[in-house]
Amino acid sequence: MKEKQVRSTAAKQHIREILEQSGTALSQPEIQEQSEGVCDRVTVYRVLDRLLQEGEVHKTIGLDGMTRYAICKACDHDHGHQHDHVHFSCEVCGEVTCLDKVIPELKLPRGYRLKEASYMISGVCPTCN
Amino acid sequence: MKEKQVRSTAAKQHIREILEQSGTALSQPEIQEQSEGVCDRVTVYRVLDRLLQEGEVHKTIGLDGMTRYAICKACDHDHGHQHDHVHFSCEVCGEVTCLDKVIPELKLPRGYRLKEASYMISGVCPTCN
DNA sequence: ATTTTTTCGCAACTGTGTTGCATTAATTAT
DNA sequence: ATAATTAATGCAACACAGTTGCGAAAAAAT
Repeated sequence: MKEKQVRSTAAKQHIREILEQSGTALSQPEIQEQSEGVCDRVTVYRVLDRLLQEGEVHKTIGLDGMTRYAICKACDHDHGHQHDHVHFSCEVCGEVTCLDKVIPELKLPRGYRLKEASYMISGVCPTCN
Repeated sequence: MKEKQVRSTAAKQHIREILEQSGTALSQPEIQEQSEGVCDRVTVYRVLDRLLQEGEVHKTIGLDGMTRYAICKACDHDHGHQHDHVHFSCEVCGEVTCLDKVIPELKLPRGYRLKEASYMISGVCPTCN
């Protein structure tokens, strides 16, 4: 059982940089647009998959059904990830932001066993407000 | 300005019945599967759109990015809809259920103006537990 | 420098959701 | 009841996100 080594490639570095600079969660098309032909569409998807596996990034599904990826900031890499934070989708600018600090409280009815939660809030962000 | 009248068709009745009997949120493919060729794929989408417009149904995006529709139960049709309830997606059976009663509390950071919320929880439902 | 292993690009494909348009079915008016 | 009107349907075609196979290219290991 040999572990797959983590390889650093041009595309990967570039995509991580885009995500870091943006600060918001980005979809493949959004990344593609910002990286003007650095690599193929498929490569973007594969790099994002790898970054996800390596725990550098987390994934969220927007209200538009679009998959977006964002750099993990508030994640504890040693003790499992904290991906149950809130994502905010701005109606005006369309940006999806991670609200790391916000942790919603909720009580599930008896019988339901929670495993993962995804909170998607839409509204107007501070910049557009 | 004449209003578009609400028309009752075979496809519409059939699809509403499927949703009522299921009790869970269903996607177009799931509805299609249960209705064995009652109508075209496109018609299902259009009927669901109409039911949504008429406020009989609400829409939710799953963690799989799939759009699902469910009959509105806890909605107050006179004073606007309450669609901000929690949806629970079971890892085992794949069913998406509306938890009408569960209302999560959360405090947004200053500057953010909430308009709509979508809470998607995944885990194991009572039946599969 | 050579081998090994991973990543990349391309083409092709799957599946969800949408649109235009001619036809059909449900209301409404006669 | 019948004709006129208006909305719903089916079909074909399309748009676009996401995936897969495979040979070529690029990293890392030897």
